[in-house]
Amino acid sequence: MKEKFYITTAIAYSSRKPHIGNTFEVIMTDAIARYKRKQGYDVFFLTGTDEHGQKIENCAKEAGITPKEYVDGVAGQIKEIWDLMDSSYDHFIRTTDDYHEAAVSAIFKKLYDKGDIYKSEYEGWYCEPCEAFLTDSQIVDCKCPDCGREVKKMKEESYFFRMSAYQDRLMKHIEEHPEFIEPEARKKEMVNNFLKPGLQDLCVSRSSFKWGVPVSFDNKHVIYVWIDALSNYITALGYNPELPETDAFKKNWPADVHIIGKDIMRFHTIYWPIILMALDLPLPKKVFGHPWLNVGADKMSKSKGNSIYADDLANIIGVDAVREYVLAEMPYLNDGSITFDNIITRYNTDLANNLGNLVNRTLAMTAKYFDGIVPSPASENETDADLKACVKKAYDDMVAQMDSYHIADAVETVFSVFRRANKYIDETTPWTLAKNGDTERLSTVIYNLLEAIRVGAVMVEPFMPSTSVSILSQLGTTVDSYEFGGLEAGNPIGEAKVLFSRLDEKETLEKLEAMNPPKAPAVPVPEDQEEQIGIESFGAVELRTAQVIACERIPKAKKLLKLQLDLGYEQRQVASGIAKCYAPEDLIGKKLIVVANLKPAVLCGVESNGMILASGEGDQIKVVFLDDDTPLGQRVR
RNA sequence: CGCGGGGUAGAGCAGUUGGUAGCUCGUCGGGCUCAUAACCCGGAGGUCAGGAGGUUCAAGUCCCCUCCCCGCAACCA
Repeated sequence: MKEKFYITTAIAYSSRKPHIGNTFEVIMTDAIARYKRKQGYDVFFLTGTDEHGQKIENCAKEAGITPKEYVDGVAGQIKEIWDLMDSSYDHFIRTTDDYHEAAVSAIFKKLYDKGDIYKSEYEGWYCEPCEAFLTDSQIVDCKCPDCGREVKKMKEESYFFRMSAYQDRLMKHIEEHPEFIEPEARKKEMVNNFLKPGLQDLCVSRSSFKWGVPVSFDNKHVIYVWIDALSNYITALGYNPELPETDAFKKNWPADVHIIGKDIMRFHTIYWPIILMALDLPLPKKVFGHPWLNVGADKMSKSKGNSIYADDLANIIGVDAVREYVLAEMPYLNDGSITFDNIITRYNTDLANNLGNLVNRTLAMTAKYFDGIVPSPASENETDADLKACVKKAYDDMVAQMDSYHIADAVETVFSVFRRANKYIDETTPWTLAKNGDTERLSTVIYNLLEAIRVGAVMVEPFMPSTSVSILSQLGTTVDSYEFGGLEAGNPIGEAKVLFSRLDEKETLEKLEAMNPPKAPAVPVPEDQEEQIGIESFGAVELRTAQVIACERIPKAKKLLKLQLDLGYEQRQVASGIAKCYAPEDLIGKKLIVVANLKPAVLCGVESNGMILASGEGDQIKVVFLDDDTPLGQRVR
C-alpha cells in the first residue's frame, strides 16, 4: 500500500490573469508532486481559484458582467496556463463550486454553534467609501487615514472568530513541531510578530459586499475570505461537517504540505490552523512559504507595467525551459529574479549545450558505431565506476534537496549528471576506440553513456516532464528506474531529434522584449474616485505655501521625516511619510504646500501639525514643490 | 534599543555538527572532433563586510562590537 502525500498550492485570486510569479507556485508544487509520485507516493495535488470578494465584484461591475461570468473567464484563463505549464494537479477547485459553497456555509454554522464564532456589535470607526474598520489610534481628527474623509462612529454587526482562545494551543503546536513552518525565518516572523504579542479576534464576515457565500442564518452577511478560501483544502476532499466523512478526506487529510507565497504566511500558519482546531481536525504537517520572483530588481506588478506571463514566455522558449528557468532561478529563502539575458544564457548553457548536445552526440555515436542498437556493456574500469558513483551521488543529493524543498539546488544537481556524462565522453574518447576497433570497450562506454542519460532523464522529470519523456523515447525505453542498468542491450534506440536548439541571443532578446514592451506603465482607472464636491467643501481645506527650514529623520520610523516649516506668519512641525523617497537634505530650503488646518496628531512620538502635499505611495512618492520665488503663507486654491 | 535573515572571486550562489575556500555564468589559455561554433582541461580572479576582538591546536563556520542590505511588524496625516 502506497503512502499518501497531499500537497496544495494556494488558490489563485481570480481578479486577473496570473503572471509568471503567480505561476511559479504551481510549477514548484508540480515539481514536488511529480517527484513524490516517482518516489512511490500516492500523491494528491490540489490547486484552484479563489473567486469571491469585493475586488472581483468591482472588476465585474467595471466589465459590465456578473461576478460569476467574470470569474468564469479568469478562472478559465488560470486553468489554461496551469495546463499549459504541464501541472499535474489531481483536482482544480473553484470557491464558487457548489460543494465548496455548501461546505463553507456549514463550516461557518458549525463554528457559530460551537461558540467559536460570535456576533458582535462592532463599535468603532468606519470609513464607508473605504469599507474599512478603524481603531481609535488609526483615525485622525475623525478622518480616515487612507482617504481623509469623515469616518462614522458605527455600531456595525459582524461575526468574529475567537482566535485568542486557541493561541496557546497553536503556540504549543508550533513549538512541538519545528517542521510545521518553513523556512525557519518565516516561522520566527509569525511567532514574534503575531503570536507572542497576542492574537486579536478576527472579523470573519462582511456586509459591505454581496459576492461571497452568505451566512446561512443571517443573510445580511457574507463569509469573508479567511474561512471561504482556506477551507478549500478540506472541501476539495469532500469535507462538510454536515455530511459523513468521505474516503478522500479520510485518506488525504491532513495535508502533507501547503505550498504558499511568503505574503500569506499569516493566514496559513495562524488563522488556518486555528480554524482547523475549532473544527477538531488535525493540522497540516507543513506550511512552506516560497519567495517572490522579481523582474530584475523590481517587484512584478501591473501598475509598473512589468508583468511577464508564463504563456508568452513559453511561446518563445518552450514550456519546459520556462519551468527549468523559474525552478533553477528561485532561491530557497530570498526572492529570485528574472532577466532576459539570464533566460537566454540559462537556456543555451543548461539546456542546449549541456543536456541537448549530450543527448545528440551520444545518440549519433550509437547510430554510427552500433547501427542504433543499444550495445551490451563488458567489464568496468575505474572511469566507469566513477561515472556510476557520480550518478548515484547526484540521486542521493537530489533526494535530500527535494525533501527539504531546496528545489533550485535539486535542479542544479540533476544537471551535474549531464555535465559528468559529457566529461565521460572526453575521458573515454569513443571515436578513438572505434578507430582502433576496440568494440568491447566501445560497447561499454556507449552503454554507460546511454544509461547515464537515461537516469538523468528520469531525474529531470519533475522539472521538465515532456523533455524527460522525449529523451526516454529517443533512447527507445520507458524504464524509469533510478538504478544504473535499466537499458536492455540489443534494443534499438528511438529516433534522434534536437531537444533544444541554441537560441540566437540577439533575435531572442528582441522577441522577449517585444513580449513586454517598455511602454509607460498603464494607468488604471483609479478605484478611489470621489463624488463631486462643492467649492465650499474644498474651501474647508486650508492649503498654504511653506518652506522647509529644517528636516531630520525620526529615529524609530523608517518612513517618517520630521520637517520644520516656515509659513511666514508662523513656524510649525510636521511629520511626513516620505523618508524612503527623500533625504532630509533634499528638502531643506524647498517650498511646498501644507494642509494648515489639519488637527495635530502624534506619530511615532512626534507631534505633527499639518500635512504636506505629495502624490504617489510606497517608494514612489513625489512631493509637490513650488517655485523658489513663491511667497510664504499664501493660500492655495 | 521591535523580531528575523543575509553580507564568500566581475555576476549569481554553495559551504552540513569548526580541520588547508567551492559551484554555475563570464574572462584568458590549451585540448578534442562524436556533437547544437558544442564538449573537456587548465589559468587569472576572494586577507570569506569591518574590528591586527574573544574561544580554540584549528573559524567563512562559535561568542562579542561596528557598518551595510533584505524580510516581517510598526509607521505612511
